[in-house]
This record gives sequence, structure tokens and C-alpha cells, in this order.
Amino acid sequence: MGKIDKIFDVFLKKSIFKNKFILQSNYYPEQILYRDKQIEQIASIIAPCLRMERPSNLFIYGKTGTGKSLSILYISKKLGERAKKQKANIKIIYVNCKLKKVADTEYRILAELIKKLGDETIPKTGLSINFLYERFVGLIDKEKQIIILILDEIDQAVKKIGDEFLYNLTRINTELKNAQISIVGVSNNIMFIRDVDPRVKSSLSEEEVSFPPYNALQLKDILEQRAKKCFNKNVLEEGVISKCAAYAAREHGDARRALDLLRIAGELTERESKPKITLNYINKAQEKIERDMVLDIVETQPKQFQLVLLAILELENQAKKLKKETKIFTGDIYNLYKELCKSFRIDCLTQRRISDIIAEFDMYGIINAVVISKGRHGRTREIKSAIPLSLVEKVKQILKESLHL
DNA sequence: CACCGTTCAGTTGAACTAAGCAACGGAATTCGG
DNA sequence: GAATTCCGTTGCTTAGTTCAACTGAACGGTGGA
Repeated sequence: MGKIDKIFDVFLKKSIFKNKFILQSNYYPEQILYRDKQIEQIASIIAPCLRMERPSNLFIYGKTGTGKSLSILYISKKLGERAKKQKANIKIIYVNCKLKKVADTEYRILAELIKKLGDETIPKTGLSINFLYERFVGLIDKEKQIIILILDEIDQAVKKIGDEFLYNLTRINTELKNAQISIVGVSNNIMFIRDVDPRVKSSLSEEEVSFPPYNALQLKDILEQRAKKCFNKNVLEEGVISKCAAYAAREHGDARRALDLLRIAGELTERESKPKITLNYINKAQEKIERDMVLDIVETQPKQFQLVLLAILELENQAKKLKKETKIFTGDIYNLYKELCKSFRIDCLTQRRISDIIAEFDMYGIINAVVISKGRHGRTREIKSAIPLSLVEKVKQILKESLHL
């Protein structure tokens, strides 16, 4: 029997998964644990739309993986069903403002909104934002209805494009004759609302709901609830779930992280055709998640970004060779970057831009950059790579490949 | 020693530019009668 | 003569550039004790 047949055999043998889909991030459980209070709050805030009254604008905040999106989507679904029954004309539009190249500028967010309303003819550039607003308003206002606009990761958008567009959105109601619109802003960053134009602030957060992080015990319950449906009996070693919960609780109670961890541990176990998920596999899963995240970010960056990252890694390498805790500064990076550009015949960007690129890498979390002042020797960013040592070589290899070296 | 102005090496913000796109409108071409 | 295609113009967004103001603590000088 061939090797491949063997692999297939292993897979056909009784899997440890009953239904893997349960642990995937696009699975929505019918019961959401420990979020009753928030769900009730939100539901009572948006309920008036069933009587065709405009609900208050709503601002939801909480860290990643605290069930924000889950809850809001759950409520939208319920609301949608109910609206149908009551023959209330309600539309719920969900846009994630973080998605690069999809909804990360004012134009693109509006284009996405319009697309979601059924008009597919909006080009990705060339039209004026005003035109899009008019199109949007026209599209909404042609019938009597209530639109609930859910803007996920709204802080990302505001950081990038400013808060005018939020102001415009909140003001849109005054232009509407038939329809009415209310906005649900979802943010990971609690501080974000603080430094937003006060007009926008008061209008957007007519109501607020906050999602606190789960603690380890709650995470454990959540994991158990899902694991029951997801795995076959007796595949979980004692303490596996607690460990997942503990890991995730350490990372600000991110439930998604916990579920990913468990799922990947399961996949790894299955791949090695072991009968039980052991604690060891949780560790492996943890590594794999980190690894995949870093590699994914690195791979999908534009060339110039990759070149900057390569320069950072090279500099760190040199510093290490000299056995000194030499700090890396923006100037060093820019110099090396310029050289790299020259030798690879890629035209190089200005320092201004590199400064922004470094800031972006910092945001992604693959480097740590702090603005420091070196007194009379000026100020700059002090930069450290946040890529785990075990991955550095792999990352470099990917960078070099993608730059055709 | 404490205090204070100077100075550096970037950061940060704003205005500007080139590239790429769509819409518009007029000119040129095609077509059927 | 009408319909279609072509082409230049205008106006838009966006990534990146240019310009310039701003920054914050170490340095080095001053004065006071």
C-alpha cells in the first residue's frame, strides 16, 4: 500500500473531531455565554426600530475576542427575523473598517456600504466622495426604512482618515426624508472615543455598551461548551481546556484566541494520528499560531515594507554579532534600507515614508518601536524586532524570496 | 550643585504631486436605409 | 441621419514626496553657595 493511501487511511479512521466547524471563527453558537447583560442592553437599545422609530446611535467597545461581533451579529439575526415577521422594513449593514484594500478609507467604506445595499457598479477609484454620499443617500432614501449601520473596528478607520466621515454619517439623517439611519460603532480601543471630535462623540455614543474581557473561568466554560459539540468523547486529556483558557486569559481574555488554540491543537493531534489531545499539543498550537500570524503579515506586505523589515532584521543580526545591546534607530534603518534599494535596483522612498512604515510595523506588533529623545542627540525611534528568534531565519528567507534575490 | 538655554535627529502634520481611474462631451467613424 | 466608437479633458482618490514646524532631554555653560 502506498504512502499516500496510508495518509488517507489515517484520516478515515475515527477522527477526534465530531464537527470541527464548531471551533472555527465563523461559527456562531446559538447560545452566547456570559454576555447576557450586554446582549440585553443592545437589544433594548435597538428594539425601537421594530416600531419604525430610529434607535439611538450606539457605541460598543471591548478588546478583541470579547464577543462584540458575535453578539451584535446574533442580535442582527434575531432582529432580522423579527422584522420580517412584523413586516418592518429594516436593513442591517455590517462593514469591517479594518480590512485593507476593502474598507480602510472613506471612499472605500462608502463604496462597500453601497455595494452591500445591492449596487455593484461602484468602481474602486475615480469618483468623488460626494458622489458616493449622494448615491448612498439616494439608495437608502428611496423607501421608508430603518438602516442600522454597523461599523466594526471603527477606531482603525478614524485613526487613518479622521473623524469627519463619522460626522458626515451622523448628519446624514437630516438629509433623509423617508428612511432613517442609526450607527453602531464597534471599537477595540476604549480610549479611541476620547479624542474624537466632541460633536461626533456625543452623537455617536448616545448609548454605550462595553464588553469586558473574559476571565479564565469564563473562558473555560466557553471552551467546554464548544468542545462538547466539537470533539468525540475522551479525546481531551485532563487539563487541556484549562490550559487553553489560561493562555488566552493571559492575552487579555481573548476567546477567539482560546478557540483557535484548541482547534489547532486538535488539528495537530489529528495530523500525527494520536488519539488524544495532550497538553503538549497546546504548546505546539500556541507556537504555530504565533508563527502563522507573523509569516502571514510578512508575506503580504508590499515590497518596500519588506525591504524595510529586512533592513531591521539585518541590523539586529549585526548588533547581536557584536554581542552588544546596540539599539537600532530610524536613521540606521534608513541608511541600510537605502543601500539595499541601491543594490537591488529598487527605487527608494523618503525617510518620511519610512518613518510611517516603521510605525505601521509597530502597529502590527512585529516590531517594538518607541519614540525616545536622546537629548542633544535628537529624537528617534528605538526599535526592536518582536519576531521570535526561531522565526527570524524563516522570515528572512521569505523576504529574500519575495524580493527575488 | 542646580538651573537654563541650546541643539540635534528625527517625528509629525499639512500641502502638494504623479499615477491611475471613471465620467463627460465632442469629434470621427460606421451603418443601414 | 442616427448610432457607435474614439479620444482628450476634467476631476476624483491615493500613495508617496516636500516643506517646515515641533520635540524633549542631554550637553554645556552660568551663577550661586
